[in-house]
Amino acid sequence: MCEIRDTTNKKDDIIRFRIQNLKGDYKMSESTNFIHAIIEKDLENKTYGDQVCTRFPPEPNGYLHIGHAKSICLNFGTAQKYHGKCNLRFDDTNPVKEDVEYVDSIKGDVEWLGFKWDNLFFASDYFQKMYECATELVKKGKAYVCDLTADEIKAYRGSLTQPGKHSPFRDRSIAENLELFEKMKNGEFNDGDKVLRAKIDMGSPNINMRDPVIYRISNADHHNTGDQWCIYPMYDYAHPIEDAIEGITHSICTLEFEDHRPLYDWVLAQLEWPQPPQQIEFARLNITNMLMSKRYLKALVDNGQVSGWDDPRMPTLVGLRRRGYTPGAIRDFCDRIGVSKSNSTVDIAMLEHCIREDLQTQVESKMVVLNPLKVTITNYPEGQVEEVEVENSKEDETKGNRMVKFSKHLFVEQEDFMLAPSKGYFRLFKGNEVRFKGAYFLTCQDFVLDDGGNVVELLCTYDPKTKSGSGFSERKVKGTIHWVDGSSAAKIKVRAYSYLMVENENGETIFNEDSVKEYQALGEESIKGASPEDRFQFFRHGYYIADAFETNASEKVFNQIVDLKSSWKK
RNA sequence: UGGGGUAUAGCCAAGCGGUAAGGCAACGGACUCUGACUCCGUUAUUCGAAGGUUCAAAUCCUUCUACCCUAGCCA
Repeated sequence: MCEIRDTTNKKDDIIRFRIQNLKGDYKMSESTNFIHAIIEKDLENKTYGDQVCTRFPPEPNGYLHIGHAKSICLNFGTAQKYHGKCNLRFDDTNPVKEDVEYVDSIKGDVEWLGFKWDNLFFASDYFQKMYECATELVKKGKAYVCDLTADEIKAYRGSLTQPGKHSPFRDRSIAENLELFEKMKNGEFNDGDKVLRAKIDMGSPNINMRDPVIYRISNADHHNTGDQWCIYPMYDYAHPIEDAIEGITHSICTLEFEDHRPLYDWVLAQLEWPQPPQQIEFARLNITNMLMSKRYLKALVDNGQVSGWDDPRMPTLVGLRRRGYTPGAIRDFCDRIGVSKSNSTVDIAMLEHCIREDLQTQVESKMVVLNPLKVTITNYPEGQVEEVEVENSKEDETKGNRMVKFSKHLFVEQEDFMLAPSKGYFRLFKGNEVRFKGAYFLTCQDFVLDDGGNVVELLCTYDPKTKSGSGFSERKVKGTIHWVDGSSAAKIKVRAYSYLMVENENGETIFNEDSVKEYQALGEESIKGASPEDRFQFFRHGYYIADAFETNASEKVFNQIVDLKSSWKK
């Protein structure tokens, strides 16, 4: 029988990032769906006793993306909801595509999302059992060795509208099939010479039932079993057996496998498996401005259009992680989008809402000026520096306050000044008064232009009576803006992102050639203490994370996680 | 042209014969030392279409339409 190994999460699994689960322990949502309805009926009818067992079965041939997160949340979440079990199983039946690099990253991603598997299995653990089952099928006259080439099999299969034809090898004797299959296993043939096929119905309207190939020869090195095998089971044959061995009750997969379900059921029926698991299909995740195809993502990486699988713009879990998304936000997103059988495309605004909501109460805020514009306070003493008190979080008073340096020479955002203010603009313009966050009211008295007519400096006056916290209430200003002190400011690098994929005028989703904007920004002094993966709200801008790899003691690089919403339209 | 699926608001999505939940987005307004947050309000006389059954239909029946999946020795 199969050997079962490594049944617990290992502490020393490769974890490239410090795990920061801002939302704390996972709480299963109250939400329900059609799969839960099926399970509840099964529980009621005691179809599988009172057991619920699911699994997340990725093939270790690439990095996980947010579409996989939907499946992970569904499978693990469902098991939690019904006090059942959920396995992580690597569906590694095709050695030429798979690699340990991917099994390590997948384990890391599942853990990062906050789930713990009850068992960790490999489909390859069951190769011996699968071989025995195949032999049993042969003995029952339900499988045969076929010598047709791949092209011939294709031709014999018929088409969508034409039935298939019987293979000339279909009526080989059981004894001959047994002998041939064993020779296949023993490496007596070359790749492609022979296959084992299920004997079902070449006239079936369902093409999957037209004597599907269930074993092929592949003299390839397998990441788990090495050269132990040279025949490998096909998905349609292997998957039901994997599920059945593990005692899976509900085998949840995506819609494109609906047509394979009769074959899934057929395999277990021939093997007379008691209480066979049932396959249930749901619609895979699509999100606007995101492309989840593994092939396409790989092309982006290979072409150098992104920096790697963990580029902050990528929909991969490692990418989202580097971008600053929290596991809690992703889980919340998966809960909110629901589970159904209709193909749909979720608005990316939903995802953005989830990360804003998660970060809002968790993160401290800092003042950062992306495009600095010099401000001189003409009536403030040269050389004087005072410290003003600013709250770390408007949402959470327990986060306390910090002191921020204020002096005659400051910087504000270029966007916060207009030469000719448009209607409704209430930031800086000549003659207007605004509050500098945490400090004073300042009035813009004049501005300085360079030779090109660009505004290079603002000359302002401040009103000492208006200091924050003084209780001053004689007059109000509409605008409050952020600023940094000129002499103590930290030079930091900030990257803001727009969508990697955008829709063109024909409604096609295309690669956005210009999705990164880099700023040489100025941050308040305290940001010099930021560590890799620290998240902040940049006041009036959005949420940012110190890049995991590029931030160190001397250099600070921030990635924009998501901007703040704004109802200001110029 | 076979077979298998799916259609409820701009986007997700409940609903399972008793008179259209919720979220996101949008739009008003209140509040605001973040044009954020929060709060309050608005947004489907109608459920892909047309018939039928019923006192009553998004839900049942019939026909039709659109879209998705499917002819790997991939998963």
